[in-house]
Amino acid sequence: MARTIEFDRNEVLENAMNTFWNNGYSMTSIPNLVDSTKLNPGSIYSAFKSKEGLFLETLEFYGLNSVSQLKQYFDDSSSPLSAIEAFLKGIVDKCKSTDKRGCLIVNSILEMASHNDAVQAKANLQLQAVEDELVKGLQQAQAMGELSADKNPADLAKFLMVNIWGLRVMAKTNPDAQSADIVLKQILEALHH
Amino acid sequence: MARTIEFDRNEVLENAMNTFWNNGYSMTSIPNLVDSTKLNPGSIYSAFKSKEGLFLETLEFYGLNSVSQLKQYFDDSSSPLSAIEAFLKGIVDKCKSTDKRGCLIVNSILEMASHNDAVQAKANLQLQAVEDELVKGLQQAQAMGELSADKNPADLAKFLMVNIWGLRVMAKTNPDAQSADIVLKQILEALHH
DNA sequence: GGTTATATTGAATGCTCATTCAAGTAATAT
DNA sequence: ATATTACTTGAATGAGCATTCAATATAACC
Repeated sequence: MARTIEFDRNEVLENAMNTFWNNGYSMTSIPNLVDSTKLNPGSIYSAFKSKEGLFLETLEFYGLNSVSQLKQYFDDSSSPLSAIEAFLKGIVDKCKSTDKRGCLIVNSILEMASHNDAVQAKANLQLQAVEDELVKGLQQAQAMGELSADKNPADLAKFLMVNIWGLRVMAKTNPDAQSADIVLKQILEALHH
Repeated sequence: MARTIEFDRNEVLENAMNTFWNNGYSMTSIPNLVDSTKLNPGSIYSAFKSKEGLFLETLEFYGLNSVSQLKQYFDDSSSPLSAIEAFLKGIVDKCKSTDKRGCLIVNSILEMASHNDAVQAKANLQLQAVEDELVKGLQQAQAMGELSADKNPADLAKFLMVNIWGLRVMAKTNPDAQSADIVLKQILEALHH
């Protein structure tokens, strides 16, 4: 009855995500996206409605990926607390690498959230999903006696989120190779104390 | 011999700073700056060379202000550690307020640093100046016995910087009124433990 | 008060952008 | 095969941008 869509939506989202992640929203042009997605302007607009529409779907794609990576840490680790530690170590390793892109969600919040309610809402949702996973993990750790009983998992998760955001900023500042490790050590102390 | 400049450079910088701070660099247009500085395009270009030139001077203006505010905390407080605590509390209070602008330097690093070496360099310099002040304060606190002798002031300052950056991100996420306090409590515990 | 050097003005320039749309194309259902 | 429906194409559109510049104004010095 009708012609079928030729492109793979996830592949397009991944390419668009990398472009937005490298350049930020404002500094990504439609011609940039045409290059990276191999879609013509018309196709982008018919599939995603607008540059903002594509961006919002990109943010969701990124957020779902992030949460499933975190869940993977819980599945792959011997205990909830060691999963969280491995997750933090992964972020620190990115800090030390040549990848200076930080976190797409954090970058987007700082760039756009105060001017774009849809971005604000979507980004907050994705951050909350990560925080919720951390709370669950910390609760399990506490139930297992891995985490001190006098800690409040919800409060500690908030503290970890702030430190993760801070590390994402640090990744953008060209830190010494050791700076991120020095900070990680202190975050872990707060976790274990 | 020649006509004199009519505008006050600091006043212009403060107005430009607020505009950039509210909107970000990319989303601030020359017409916006013409509005806020009351300078015509030609005057902006003759005084600051370009939009980027004005922005860089604005960043420096902001950074100098930040450092002198921090120094003021040291002057006004009864001890170095209580000065640092008051400084952190000031950031947390901004988190809870309606001012969702965060920190101009952090915002600018996330928006531009990977594409603009001059901004990267200037921003890193300003952050380093704050970190240096924190190190000095923590060293004094340690000398006075206010800070545990087994702490490393340089390491602790890095940790505080990461937490400050994280709080700046938090300010942009529409946090609960209490979230920032919950985090502050844990930062202070790390400081005192 | 005339001269000179510099500041100010704001319209003009040329560019790039997000978005649209008319024309072309292909897959399915009959 | 053909009709139908929907996807793809990429040039065109119009708006807004950063920057320039020729004209104008003015302060300081002689």
